[in-house]
Amino acid sequence: MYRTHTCGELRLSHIGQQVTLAGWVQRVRRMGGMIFVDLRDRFGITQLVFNQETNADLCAQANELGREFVIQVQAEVAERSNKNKHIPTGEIELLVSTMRVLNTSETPPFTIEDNTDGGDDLRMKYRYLDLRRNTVRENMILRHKVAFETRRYLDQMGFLEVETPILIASTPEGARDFVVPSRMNQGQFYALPQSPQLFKQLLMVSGFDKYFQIAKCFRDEDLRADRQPEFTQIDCEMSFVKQEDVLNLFEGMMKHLFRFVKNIDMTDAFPRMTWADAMKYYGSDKPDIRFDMQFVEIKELVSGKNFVVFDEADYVGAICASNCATYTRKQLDELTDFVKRPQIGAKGLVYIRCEADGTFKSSVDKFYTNDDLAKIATACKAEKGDLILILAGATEKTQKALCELRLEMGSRLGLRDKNVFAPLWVIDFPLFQWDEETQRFYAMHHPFTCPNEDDIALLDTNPGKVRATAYDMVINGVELGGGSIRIHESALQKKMFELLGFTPEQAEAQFGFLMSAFKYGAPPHGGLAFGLDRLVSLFAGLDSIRDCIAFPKNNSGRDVMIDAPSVIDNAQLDELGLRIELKKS
RNA sequence: GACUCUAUGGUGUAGUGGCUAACAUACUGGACUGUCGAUCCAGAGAUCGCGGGUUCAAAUCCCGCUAGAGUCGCCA
Repeated sequence: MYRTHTCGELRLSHIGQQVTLAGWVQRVRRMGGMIFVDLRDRFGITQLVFNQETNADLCAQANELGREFVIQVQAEVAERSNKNKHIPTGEIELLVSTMRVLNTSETPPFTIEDNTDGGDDLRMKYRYLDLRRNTVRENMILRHKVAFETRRYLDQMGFLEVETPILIASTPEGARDFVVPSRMNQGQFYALPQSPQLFKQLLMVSGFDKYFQIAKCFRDEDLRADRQPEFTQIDCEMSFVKQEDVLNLFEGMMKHLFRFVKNIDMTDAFPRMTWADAMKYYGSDKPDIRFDMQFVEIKELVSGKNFVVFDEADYVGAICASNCATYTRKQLDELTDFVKRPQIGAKGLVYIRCEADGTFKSSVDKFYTNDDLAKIATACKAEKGDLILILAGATEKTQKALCELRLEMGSRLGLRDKNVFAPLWVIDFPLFQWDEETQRFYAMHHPFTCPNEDDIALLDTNPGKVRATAYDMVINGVELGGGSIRIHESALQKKMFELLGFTPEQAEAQFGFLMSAFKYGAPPHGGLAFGLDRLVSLFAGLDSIRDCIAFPKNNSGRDVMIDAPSVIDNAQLDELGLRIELKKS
């Protein structure tokens, strides 16, 4: 045994005991005749004391210690004369009798402290050192708690955790697959799963009734702060359920997690919003409802006044920012620049200031009378002192831009508090979305999503209007999870494939095993999946999911610590029957 | 595929055409017996990401490249 206690557990009650501790040297404070050493492990920090008068040799030995040395000490627990109220072990210290250096350390490239001096790049390269820091470790502990409480809740609810394979076959729909060459089947490739979707449906056919898995998923697409090439889903599926059953059970799971991980009681039912309303009022299928500022469509009100921009626009939408009438020209210009950035793509921004004296000042005074502006203000429920911001253009694009503007205003006004959590379900997603480029429908969720039974007739007449039994859970504008009730009848599934432009042969080749399985008594079933990384980063108040992943990849999908991906040698390529031909860039 | 931003001692920053490139921290040596972000003194440490150009003069301006961060496209 290297130790009898951890560095976080000794208290006044241990005084007089002989203990052995092991850990890392956090800091050495040399006082001349005395040396204080902070000894650190995952559990905390304990102060060691060396005194020249008591043991000069040992004190000389302690004088040689450097940052991050790994040492073991035998010592007596003593009460401190000067107590440190800032740390849990601050009332005691260890009078060291023997010390052994288990390992020395080079000076770390950045300081292992809460406020490290290291930049992001360097911390990623030395991630194993970064993980020694409290802040990073706490994120990992939080992640552990979320995973643990997820298992506890789902186990209580009768779910079985089942592992599904990582080496599977490529499918054409959805994201780009990561592929793995097969040595034993030359010229053929496995794909890594984008999710365990098909397997969890097969488990329902197998009668498992309630399945879950905390599963690694892989998508070969460009990355973002909230997107990694490999990520973790809490993947769930249930038999003999309708949408309502799924929503209730997983709303329960989220409340359980808030209760036991964040110590927050969410008693109210999560609001539900149709996809159509989410788009209409927030311009997004993942609205941040921590604050209001809903869209108001004012096309009718502003047309026919010779303002050509509004007259020619398909859509004119407004939001009302409370108490912002005092915005200066500079601030309004900033907002205009914000919406005109190529990523947002609005042509311009129209504002109406609702002045304190009841008059209006706008950038389109030339075209609108005070009465006209008053009508707009009424429609927007604007009061004296408010600022109305208006965007116009093609419907979808403008809604999207207005959504960004709304979020920007929410941030500026401090309405997006990380400690406030506003969950909701977005329901009634469309089953299909039309793709102009390829001139065909794509499944908005995936091809196994069951249409809303009220809309089945529309499948033949107007597929674009068919609603799906699909749902997303959204918290604070983050899509945390989503799912659907699945098709469990071969006939309907066949029809879906037809509508998606699959020939029967293609459908058979890609999903034949699922179609076959459905011939042997598939139960009605449905489920969903949550993004564990996003959930943890939301709980931790992080801006990037990287900070809650032990060993994440960078923007371009590289692991800068182990330097992956990397080239492989020719012998390996030969074995696989592969030859490299680099694309000329 | 596109856009924006960034790159200066080990580390984090300052330096917007003209000095010996500044500061903090970490590091090394010294002083110090109650520190706990110890303090004090001294020291070492940078061809300013790479390549080219403009200029009497470039860390600074221009072009290209590389790397990183964020975003759009993409992500059923």
